[in-house]
Amino acid sequence: MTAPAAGRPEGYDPYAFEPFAVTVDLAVFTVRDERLHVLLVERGQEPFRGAWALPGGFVLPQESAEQAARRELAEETGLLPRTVAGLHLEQLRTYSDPDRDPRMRVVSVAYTALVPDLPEPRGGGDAARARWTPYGTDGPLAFDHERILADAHERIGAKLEYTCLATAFCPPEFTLGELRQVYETVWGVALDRPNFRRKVLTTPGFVEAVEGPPRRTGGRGKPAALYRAGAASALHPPLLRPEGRSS
Amino acid sequence: MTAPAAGRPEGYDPYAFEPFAVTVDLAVFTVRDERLHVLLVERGQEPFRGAWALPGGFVLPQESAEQAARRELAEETGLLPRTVAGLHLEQLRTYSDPDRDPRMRVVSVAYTALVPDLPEPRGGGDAARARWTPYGTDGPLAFDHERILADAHERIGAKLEYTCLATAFCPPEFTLGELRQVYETVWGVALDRPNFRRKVLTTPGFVEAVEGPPRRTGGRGKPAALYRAGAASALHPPLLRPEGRSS
DNA sequence: TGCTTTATAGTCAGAATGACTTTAAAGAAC
DNA sequence: GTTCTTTAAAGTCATTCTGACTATAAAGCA
Repeated sequence: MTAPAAGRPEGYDPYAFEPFAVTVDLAVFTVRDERLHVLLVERGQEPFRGAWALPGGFVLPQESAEQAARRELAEETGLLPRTVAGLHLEQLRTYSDPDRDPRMRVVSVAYTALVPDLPEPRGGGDAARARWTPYGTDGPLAFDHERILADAHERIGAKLEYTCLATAFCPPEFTLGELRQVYETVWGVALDRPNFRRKVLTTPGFVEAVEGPPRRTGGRGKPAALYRAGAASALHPPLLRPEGRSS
Repeated sequence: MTAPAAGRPEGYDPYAFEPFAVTVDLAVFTVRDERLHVLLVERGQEPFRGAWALPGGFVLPQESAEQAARRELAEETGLLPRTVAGLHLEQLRTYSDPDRDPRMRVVSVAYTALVPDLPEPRGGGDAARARWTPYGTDGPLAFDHERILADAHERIGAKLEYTCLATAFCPPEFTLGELRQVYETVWGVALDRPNFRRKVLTTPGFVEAVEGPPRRTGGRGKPAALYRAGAASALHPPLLRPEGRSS
């Protein structure tokens, strides 16, 4: 309105304005031991030294936010970049409150990643430690990461309804029981097994049966047939969670 | 990884890195003359001087991206800030390709706004001109705005399915025919009138009838009853568009 | 040899949807 | 003024989808 930056500045002098820092933050979810877990790192520096936070870091001058997110994810989890390249990574939203970082203006692009159960992370990079934490048991997180995490949880819960995203939580071959576990864990509800099975199998392209009917001895109970993720990405009609309302 | 900014930098010196500029871009939609229109501005400066672009501008040091988006929207449309405060504004996603602006590193947070049919904008601020353009007839836009606009269109199309968002396109009181027009215009399909009516009226909280049955003489045809937007924000079950697939 | 657990195959009623038909009430064409 | 066209609004009917259940099969465990 009145400040010089209200329009695109004449000369585009990169140093004419107080600079913004741009970071990425990652809400990485997995299903482990029938509970939803989030990847958290312990901060090694002030502010919030010793507090837990979402993994993340600065976007470098020559990379996009998504490239930065994948790089950080590889660093924090110790996964091979090749593996990280195949993971489901989705931009959540951007957090830009002027006071969200006490030191300077930091705008953060948040991403959500869904991964199958992975080995324990090796606190890489600048993070003191990294670990999988059951969702909900995380104490207060640094910065506005509590809010980001809540937004991410809401988003994946909603996306399970109308996309085939749930398979991203599963290993390459999985049983319908494992797939159902994903829904039950993220939504926090119990689903009727026969109905879930019917819905998944009658949705074209959601899953495809693995050929020579091998069976998995998960633990107790009758062995189950194995499936792979299908070619579809959307669910029509959607698989709505019980109780109606989203979020 | 190797660059100094891979982790949070020690001193947080705001000038230690090549600065990023942070902007907002707005995809503002309205339904006018049974067609979907987008608010575009003509660029008054290089690059892309004379080309059409989405309205937008820099985020000021003391405002959030959403505040910047509302400020820019008020400037470009000539609407009162009080009016703009009530409009539906939704963050779309952030575009951060390193080369999206030829001059410097610009990260842009895109927003989508849905407005009722508004008066012609008065090319305010730094934009040479501003106008409503039928969606699809916009020539090539500046920067990556073509892509942003396509993403925005896909997003609102999807949100019409499972939210009550369509009422944001309508004036405070509207007929079911006008509401159906919104769906048909955004989706580009014809909907069965009786079925649409049944769906809307049986969804609790989608719309509420205006009391003393006034009627609108839109043009030809039987006058229709008026409705207001209801209290609900989500649609359960959703109103799926014909043909299944999203986007 | 039973429990308990999980997979898998069905059944059945109610809800939701898609395709239509019909009547009513306006403006436009003649 | 009569007829045609357009839109609103009410209602029908068959199909599909879903939620709630029952039943059987195949494993591990006590």
